[in-house]
Amino acid sequence: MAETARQIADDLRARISSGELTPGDRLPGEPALVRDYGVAKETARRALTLLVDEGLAVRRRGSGTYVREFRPIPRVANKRLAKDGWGAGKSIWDADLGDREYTVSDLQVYESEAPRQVARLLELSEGEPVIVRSRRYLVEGEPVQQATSYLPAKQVRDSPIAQPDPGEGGIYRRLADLGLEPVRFSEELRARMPSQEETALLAVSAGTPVVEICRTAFTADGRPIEVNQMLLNAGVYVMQYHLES
Amino acid sequence: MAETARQIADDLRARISSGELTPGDRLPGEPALVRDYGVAKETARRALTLLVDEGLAVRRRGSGTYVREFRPIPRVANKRLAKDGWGAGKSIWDADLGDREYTVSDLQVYESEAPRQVARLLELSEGEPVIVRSRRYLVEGEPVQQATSYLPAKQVRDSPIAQPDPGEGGIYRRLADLGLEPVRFSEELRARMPSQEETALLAVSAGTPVVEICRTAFTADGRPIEVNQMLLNAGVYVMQYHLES
DNA sequence: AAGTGGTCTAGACCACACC
DNA sequence: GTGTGGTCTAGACCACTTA
Repeated sequence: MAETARQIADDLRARISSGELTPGDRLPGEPALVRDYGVAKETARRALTLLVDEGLAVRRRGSGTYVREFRPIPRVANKRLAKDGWGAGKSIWDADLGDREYTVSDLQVYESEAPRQVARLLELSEGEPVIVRSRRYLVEGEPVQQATSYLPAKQVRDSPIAQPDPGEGGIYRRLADLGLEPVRFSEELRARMPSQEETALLAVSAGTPVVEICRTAFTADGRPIEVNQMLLNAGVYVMQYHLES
Repeated sequence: MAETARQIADDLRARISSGELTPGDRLPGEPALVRDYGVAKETARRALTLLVDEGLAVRRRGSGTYVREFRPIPRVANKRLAKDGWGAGKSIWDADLGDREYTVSDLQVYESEAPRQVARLLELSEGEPVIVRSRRYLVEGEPVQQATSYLPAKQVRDSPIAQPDPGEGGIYRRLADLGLEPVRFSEELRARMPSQEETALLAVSAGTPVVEICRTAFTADGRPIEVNQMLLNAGVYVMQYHLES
């Protein structure tokens, strides 16, 4: 009788990976497990919690617990290179935005002091002013990503970059207008579990990590011109990179 | 009285982010929480579980629950480009392998049939033979990564690539010897929670995701020559990419 | 209204760590 | 041995979903 919750979870996991239960299917509920395995409700609950924590199942209050579905959105880091010679877009997870579209929400643009980390990356002194552009991206009404850009205020303050709408082509086009076109990018990625606030911000379901990306953009002469900190709902994204050596 | 477990977790989380409790510190244990908050043991336990699931805390049986530490190892996707013009190795998470070293463990080399996904990426028919190279990487004795490479058997079967020790320079050097040098790479990343087996395989602690990477290597004429599927302990890695546009 | 998940209690027994 | 986490039970009450 030892490890009953784990045993039940193992059973259910086996039924999922065998294909008996497919994504979207309803799992046996807590009362059903209590009946079938003769355990206490809390034990049945713990079994389901294990699957939820693994990201295999999703709970819907009042309705049931379901096998999770995964239909990822591709995030292509370097679109320009992604043309051909890289398997022409072949993917293991058949990632596809399809007809879904990005919507920008909660856009905020303001001037502020550079946080310590950002100041270091931008080669600024601590507390130097930066233009901050923060926004959330939605797909089909669901928040999937939060992004905050930092640019040195002294260089972009008087440009459209400091305005909510930077105009056609976005801030990179405007940087080019200023002779500060970014041509090299450095990205750092880290995956972790979200905090409480982040869970709400990105509507992340239990058992789903987030991916934190910090991207620094450099001009042709190697000077950092923008730092972009992103937070992605990992249940929704596949990141793609194309590299040349 | 509502939401007691979450309340307690919030308190502890606040004490962590305020710096009162720093990485490595011992959190109040279950008995202490029972006493201080006047709750049942299971409730105190649930509070700590919330923090563990967020990756903020680690449990050590018989000892206590501790604030987690994060000292990441950098995984630089394109070392050759990483020289300069990219902030000279500046990093937000001060990732550093330091004097720690990689060890290879559980190396297995064998011929087998290509799994469906791999066959598609390698442009092989389903079931065509591939050379499989599977290994685990350890750092300071701890497993941090699992990697499995697939190469078309018809092209590499008679080379050192099919041997456990492919010799100086590794399999990429040997591919070059065969006129099949990989010059372009495509990587797909996904973060998720590990399965039971993966948790054991990589010694992942609770509340830590894994990162699944699928890398396809292409020769100069754009033909796929290797697929490498990796699984990283996300609590230990920071991924770095350098891109040119 | 019935069914499902969400939270909590008060007790039990076990396994492991540390002194 | 004492303290810590690990698992489980049997009951309670609540909130939400679905029909």
